[in-house]
Amino acid sequence: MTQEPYPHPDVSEVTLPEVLHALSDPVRLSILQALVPGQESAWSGFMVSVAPSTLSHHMKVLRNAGLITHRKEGTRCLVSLRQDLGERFPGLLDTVLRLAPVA
Amino acid sequence: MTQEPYPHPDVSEVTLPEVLHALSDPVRLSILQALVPGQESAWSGFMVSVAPSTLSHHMKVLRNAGLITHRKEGTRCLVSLRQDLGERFPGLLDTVLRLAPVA
DNA sequence: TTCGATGTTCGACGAATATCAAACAATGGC
DNA sequence: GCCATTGTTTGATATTCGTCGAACATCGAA
Repeated sequence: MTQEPYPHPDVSEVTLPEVLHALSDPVRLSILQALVPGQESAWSGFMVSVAPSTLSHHMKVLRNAGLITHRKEGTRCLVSLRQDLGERFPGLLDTVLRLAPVA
Repeated sequence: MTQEPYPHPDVSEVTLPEVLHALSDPVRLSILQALVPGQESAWSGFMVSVAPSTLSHHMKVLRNAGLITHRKEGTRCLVSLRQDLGERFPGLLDTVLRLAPVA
């Protein structure tokens, strides 16, 4: 089997509490802040001091909340902000990221 | 002792993850939706099917997140949306309430 | 003063969460 | 083919969370 893609929910299946919960963790918020809209990023730039397994866990949460696209290329992963979540919850992610602490 | 007021944090002490966590529960979201900005409400109108103790718990969470003002008048409580949280996190509550399901 | 109405506090309980280390899997380079 | 790199999965653990019922506190009314 080559890389089977990660399961990404349809944005219509995602609920608001689910998204807000995904956004309510400092580590996940840091990850999202490190993502440049419309651009894929590798994990290297996240600067988050958690174990790899923990990071992997947070990625799954963000993915299931419809916040990110998660793709595997070779041995590393490429992550990007999902644009279509803005169709479901217009302005939500923009507002949160705008207010997120710079730290 | 007459009614000692509930502790309300200063908005400067409230963190974004804390607010988002408070917003990520369906019951709390329902409560906030039932609140009319600039107007005090009693618990009667919340239409939330949880035990009184649970409701009280959610109120404390909302209060500690700086989302509501909680005042006791006689035997019942009056709750209202805190306006000054919008100074700390402009547009956040408005965006979330705009996107909250009508149910 | 006694009682009813309205919240709060206090365990308690099950479920979910965040975290880690260790084992596992897949890929690309040697 | 072998191995290092990079994530994922799997326990394990400690914590937090949402919920309830029961006991308690406070106030207003009878």
